[in-house]
Amino acid sequence: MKDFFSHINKAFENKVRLGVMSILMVNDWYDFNGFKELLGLTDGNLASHLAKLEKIEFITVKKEFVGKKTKTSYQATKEGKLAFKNHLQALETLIKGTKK
Amino acid sequence: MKDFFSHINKAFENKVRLGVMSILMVNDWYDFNGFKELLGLTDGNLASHLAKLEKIEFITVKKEFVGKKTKTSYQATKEGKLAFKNHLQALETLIKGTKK
DNA sequence: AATAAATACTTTGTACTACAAAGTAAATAA
DNA sequence: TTATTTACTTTGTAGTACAAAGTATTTATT
Repeated sequence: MKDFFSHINKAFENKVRLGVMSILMVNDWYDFNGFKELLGLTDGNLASHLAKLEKIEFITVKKEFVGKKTKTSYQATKEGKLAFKNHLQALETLIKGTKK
Repeated sequence: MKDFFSHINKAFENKVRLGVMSILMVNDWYDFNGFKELLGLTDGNLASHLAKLEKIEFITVKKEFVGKKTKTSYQATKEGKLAFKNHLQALETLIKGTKK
């Protein structure tokens, strides 16, 4: 693939990951159940997408007890935020700069 | 999937189709070889994505001779343009409207 | 003590997708 | 006649998305 796509990030081609990252751009921490409800996903599907974002270090995880219940929360990393911004920028460029 | 994603269009989750549609938003007609060069794709890959966009009626095809050579050109349909605009609008909303 | 419910997963299986590479057909050029 | 171009189609492989079911741990209910 070419220059044309150099900042279009494969990680953000999927709508679940796009949703997760969007949420984490404006919320410092967001928990598993929060994503699940807001995005309307099954546990497995959500978990697999979160795992992918974690693996490439675009998000980090925190586990804690709130009262007596477990809670797993996620935060975008610096690199994740940067990659997401670049992706959005690339989309804008793509849409605006292709007049022959 | 939820409301949250209602205008995120599966057709535009792929970067090739995103590129093709972006180009067709600002160029009335664009030909096969033009896409191939600009996007840096193999024939088969390009053809398959164009076929997908044609199947869902987001683009239309025109075949002609220019001099002695064949030329196949593509144009976005009204529905294609609308869907693409809605997709972009949805992305914007997604990115801006998720503060808890 | 036994059963049920919640949380945050993992595992499994299926259907679909992206892509390169090779093959095809029809026309033109050397 | 052989090579080249155009615009594909076919084939095969590796990867992806997703639901559903299963798991471990803890807490709540009977």
